[in-house]
Amino acid sequence: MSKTRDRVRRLLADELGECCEGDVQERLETLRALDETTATVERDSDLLGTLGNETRLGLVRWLDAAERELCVCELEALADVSESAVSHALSDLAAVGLVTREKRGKWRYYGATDRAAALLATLDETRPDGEADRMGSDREEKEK
Amino acid sequence: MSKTRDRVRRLLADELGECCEGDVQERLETLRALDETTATVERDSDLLGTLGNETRLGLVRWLDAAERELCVCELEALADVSESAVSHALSDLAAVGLVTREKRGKWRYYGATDRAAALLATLDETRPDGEADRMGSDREEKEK
DNA sequence: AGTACGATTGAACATCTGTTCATATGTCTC
DNA sequence: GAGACATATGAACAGATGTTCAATCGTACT
Repeated sequence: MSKTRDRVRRLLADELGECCEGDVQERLETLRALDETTATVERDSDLLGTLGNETRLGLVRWLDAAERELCVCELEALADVSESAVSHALSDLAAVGLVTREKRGKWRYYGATDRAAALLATLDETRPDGEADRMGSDREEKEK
Repeated sequence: MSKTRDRVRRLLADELGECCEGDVQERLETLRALDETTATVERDSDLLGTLGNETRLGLVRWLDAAERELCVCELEALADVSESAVSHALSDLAAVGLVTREKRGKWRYYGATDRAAALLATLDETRPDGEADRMGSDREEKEK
């Protein structure tokens, strides 16, 4: 990842400002550790972006909750968009590995992958209490 | 959620096609169980969509790996966009609860929230082996 | 007060996305 | 083969998104 190395160089070339006078060694460690991580960011953001849409997330939620494979005609009845849109959405989800697809006769059945299920579970497990109450309240931290 | 109830009605009004002749009772259960879930889809897709962007996911990765709060000037050096873009990105992330922000003197320090860390961990834990190898190979399942 | 600096905000604009409509593909039945 | 059905695909277009530039705000220092 030469891109990351460039960043490292840039970062170390900068004088250490007052905001972040922490030792260079620690910083170098952090940077090195992230070298591989950087490679995954593009792919992961693709996956998250695909899931980050009401139609597609809704479909995955249904598939995950159903605990069995559903065909497009079933999903279409649940979504608020056209059959074509559902098909497009499922294709996108399959492309990033969030759903499986299997053809059986005339129909094609879709199911949530383990990865999709794990992400949904994490969302549920970490959901802040009373999330609904905090809409738009952007309480700014006070200076200390 | 009257929206969901509408969907239920539509779904049950449909004759059960050959594709999905499974019993109505089970289906009703599933639907009822999803009643609350539906309410979270909009918010969750917002969060995922925010994280589903290279710039923003990259920032969260750095914050998570740093294991301490970083100020904008540090993050700017790591991102490939302008300081303004970093600021916009961090605002978006804070708005959906993926980063914390704290003002200290002239600087403002950002850190990854537990929720953000959990999502990153899930991504890492469920990463398919040799993910990089499977790019674009859309091996279609064969009929059975 | 004035200046410098870190960070945020708003406007503008090019690009990306998501949906629909129309058309195509594949499968089953007659 | 013809027709019906289930799903997929492509084009097109409105609306959303991400970045930059310019201006602004808040804090520290002299």
